[in-house]
Amino acid sequence: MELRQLRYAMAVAQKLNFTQAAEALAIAQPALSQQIAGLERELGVRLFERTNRKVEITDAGRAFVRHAERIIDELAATAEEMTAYAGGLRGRVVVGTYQSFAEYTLPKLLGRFHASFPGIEIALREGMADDLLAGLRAGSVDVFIGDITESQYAGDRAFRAEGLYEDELVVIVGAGHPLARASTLRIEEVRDEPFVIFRPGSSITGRLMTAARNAGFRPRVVFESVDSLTVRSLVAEGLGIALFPRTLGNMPGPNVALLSIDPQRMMRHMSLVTRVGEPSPSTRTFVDFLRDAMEYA
Amino acid sequence: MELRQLRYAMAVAQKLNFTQAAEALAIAQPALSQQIAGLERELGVRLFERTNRKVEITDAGRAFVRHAERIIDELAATAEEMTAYAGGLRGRVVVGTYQSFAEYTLPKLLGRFHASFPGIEIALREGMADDLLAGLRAGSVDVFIGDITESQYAGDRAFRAEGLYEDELVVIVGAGHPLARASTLRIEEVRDEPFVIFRPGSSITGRLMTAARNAGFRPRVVFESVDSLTVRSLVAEGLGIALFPRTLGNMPGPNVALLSIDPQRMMRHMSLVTRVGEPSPSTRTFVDFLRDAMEYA
DNA sequence: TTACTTTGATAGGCTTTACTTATCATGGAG
DNA sequence: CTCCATGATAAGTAAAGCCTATCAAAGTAA
Repeated sequence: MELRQLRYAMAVAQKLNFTQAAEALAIAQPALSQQIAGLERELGVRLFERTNRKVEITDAGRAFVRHAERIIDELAATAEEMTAYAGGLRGRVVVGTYQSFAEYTLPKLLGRFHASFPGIEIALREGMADDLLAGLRAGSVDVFIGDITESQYAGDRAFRAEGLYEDELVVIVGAGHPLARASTLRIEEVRDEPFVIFRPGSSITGRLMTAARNAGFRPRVVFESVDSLTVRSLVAEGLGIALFPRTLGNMPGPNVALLSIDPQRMMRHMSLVTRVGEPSPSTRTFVDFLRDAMEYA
Repeated sequence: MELRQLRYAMAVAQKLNFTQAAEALAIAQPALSQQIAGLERELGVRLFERTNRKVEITDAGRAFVRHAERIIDELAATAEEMTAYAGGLRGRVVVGTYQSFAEYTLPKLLGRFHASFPGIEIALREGMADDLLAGLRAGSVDVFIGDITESQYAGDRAFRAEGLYEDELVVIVGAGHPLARASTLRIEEVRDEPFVIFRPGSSITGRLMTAARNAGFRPRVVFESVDSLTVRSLVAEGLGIALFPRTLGNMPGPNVALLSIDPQRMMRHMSLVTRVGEPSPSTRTFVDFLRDAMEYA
């Protein structure tokens, strides 16, 4: 049984005339006769009762065509769904990003994305740059949104990064802290401060460590967490200071003071990172959408 | 898209290994790679993500295989149903017979037949021999059960008849009729009787007319009907006499006397008549069943 | 590191098959 | 009785699917 034979049988059942059916199928009549004959031979059943004057469909033929129609319909549905996948209108994209970004910035974007592309499922994986980039390389993550410049994968030829926006990293201190009144500070001023850090592996902690090393000290760590709200709360309680994204510091939450770093503000380059090579259509759709959304923001 | 490709994709999805899948499909690995590649090219979507070390199925691939399984299942169901038709386990048989046979004799048989072959639908067409035999020739009737010997089609090479059983035709008279006490009569004795007949075209009326002509008279007809119960009732009321099947006369009903015809009992040869040539499998099943049932009766 | 192994892709040749045109057989219509 | 419509059959051709041989890449073992 071949799909061809299903289609041919359907045509004959509709026209009840081999010549006309063949014409509709854009083949010669003998080809049609051969195929139907072969089909009947294979099934062991006559599907059409044909005299020289007229063609009648048998009960078996009716049943066969009923099945054939279902199959051809299902096939069309398959093709349509595949086209949706091919066009990037359907699929699944695993987005890896920082918990903070996932919590504060992404939701609005994803809402708009889902409205535009309801067929694409977004899976969020929250974590630290290194883990997510490893996942990206392995294929378990499709898009990484974050800062790659300080990561061990910086400059890796396997990735393609495009800048999304710049986020300043500031030092946050509790409201009662001596530095709370200032708006800037030099990095050396915090060499003896206790630090609350994001768990090692995070890009912010990486930046902090690099900057401290360049300034000739090792930060004294008193607390660490993966959760940005936890870090901020600890700082607000005066238990330490932290390097923190300004955008996140401006969000409503426990009261902290934000201080830019002098003489050069420390920036974080938020990028959209993908694997080089052919991305899945849905990944392309997502990336295109995000690029667009950021342009207008 | 070809069924082959659906099956191949299913195999690859199951094994997630082209070499093993090819082995399971009993083809060489390159053939499989070619088919999957062709399928993906046609659909414009990657169904499997393959590195030299492992094969992974994509979301599109998963969706495709889901469809493919449905299609292949439907195809198997089709084949199975066609096999049922081919084996005569499924189908529709149009049985043409006399109203009397349809009412009194067939129901028990059909009940047993349906129990044995629930997939075969029986359509009953009740009528007179000539009409039903015309239908049989035209194809609108598959089996005729009745007496062909007196019909205009007797000896027709287009039909094949096999005897089922012999049914005696007797004269029935009302209980108060002068002849009611006898058990036999010669045909000449009823030359002046008023007759209740089955509507012209019925085989019994044909027999009556032939017998009367041979005896040198024309029956005087006072009533005619297609319905055997009506005929019997009219006779019971004394409105006339009739030629009637003995089996039917023995059934419970209005009281009539049954008289065999002398010197030679008049028999009706109930036959099972089919068109010559290849009958449909379900027709064969029905005919075989009926032959069997009659043998043991 | 180097050689080996596994696995999917590619190339070239062969075989199957589905298509084409030409022709026949049959039965109803004018 | 001839003609026409229609499906079946025959023979040749072109496409495509499969096979064997071979390559390329990447992980594994020595």
